[in-house]
Amino acid sequence: MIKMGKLTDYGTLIMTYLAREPQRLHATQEIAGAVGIALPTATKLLKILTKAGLLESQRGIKGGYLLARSPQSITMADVIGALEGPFGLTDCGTAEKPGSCKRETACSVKANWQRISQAVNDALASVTLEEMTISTHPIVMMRQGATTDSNRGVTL
Amino acid sequence: MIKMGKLTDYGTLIMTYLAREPQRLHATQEIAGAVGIALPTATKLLKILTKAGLLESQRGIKGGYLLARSPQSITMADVIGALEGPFGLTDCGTAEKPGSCKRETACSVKANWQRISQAVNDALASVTLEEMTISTHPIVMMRQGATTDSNRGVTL
DNA sequence: CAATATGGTACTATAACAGTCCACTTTTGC
DNA sequence: GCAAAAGTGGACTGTTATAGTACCATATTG
Repeated sequence: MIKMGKLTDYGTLIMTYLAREPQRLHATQEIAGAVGIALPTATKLLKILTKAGLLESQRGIKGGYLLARSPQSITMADVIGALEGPFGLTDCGTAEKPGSCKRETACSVKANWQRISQAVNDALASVTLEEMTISTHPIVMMRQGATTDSNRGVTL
Repeated sequence: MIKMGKLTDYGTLIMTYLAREPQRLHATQEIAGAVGIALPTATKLLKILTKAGLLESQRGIKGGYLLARSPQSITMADVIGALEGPFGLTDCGTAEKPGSCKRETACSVKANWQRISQAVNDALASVTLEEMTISTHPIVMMRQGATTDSNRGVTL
């Protein structure tokens, strides 16, 4: 339902890879090879992540990248936010559109949208990079049979 | 960060509008006017929602649309799923790409992605259409193994 | 100063999306 | 029956965003 760009996925792989050796400097070429993406693409992503403050870089020969903070303190919300920009489930949540929101009906919906967005954000913020490196980590997201009969099996 | 199309937002407005009078038949023209979108666009959305089984339609003059189920039993996951298609946070979650997932590194990440996606889905599935019509309803998000009533979760 | 690495910017082809339109079918009412 | 009104299905198009790439500038090491 909600779509996310490939670059964001790649970025996640990069961040996870770096999280396994947080102290060492990793060159772009090494990262690209390890993650399995083209070098220009890795270059682009590393620039973005650095600019967002998630990575620190060292220039010159022997340069490279490493995490700016500890893997425990970086969440998926940070990574996704850096790569996808500010969360806007729709224009309604971010900016005021005069035409579409002319009723109080729409406004009550808008308020609820913001709550939902917050919920999604919280879900993403609750997973750290460190947890992403562990395959069997203790974050238990149970399939609660939540709320309705109509839980059509979403392949998230 | 995560983006959602305008049509999904419009669709939400439509569903919410219909949820206010679940028994009455609503013509496309009426809906388009009430929500504030163009008639062809409303037509398109209503077709999609009907095909997804969320709405029922009556043809002929005096025809229109109404909710196929009660507002309590329709969740935002249903609506968004109908309009945006199956959730794929990335290709990794839906299909196997031979090139990108050649390491077990990537695979552990993949498993975590699915958990995150599940969390997002649960967040969306926990909000019903009925709640969307109410402006000051305390939506309580459940996370971390909570079942339907034991919500020690994030209160939105 | 030369080699190597990051930094910044701009560009292009592709794909997805929003929005619209047309021909067809179904129902109501005269 | 026939005409009007309303949903059904499909296709089409302009616009926008994305992915991916290339180029040049800057910094660091030896």
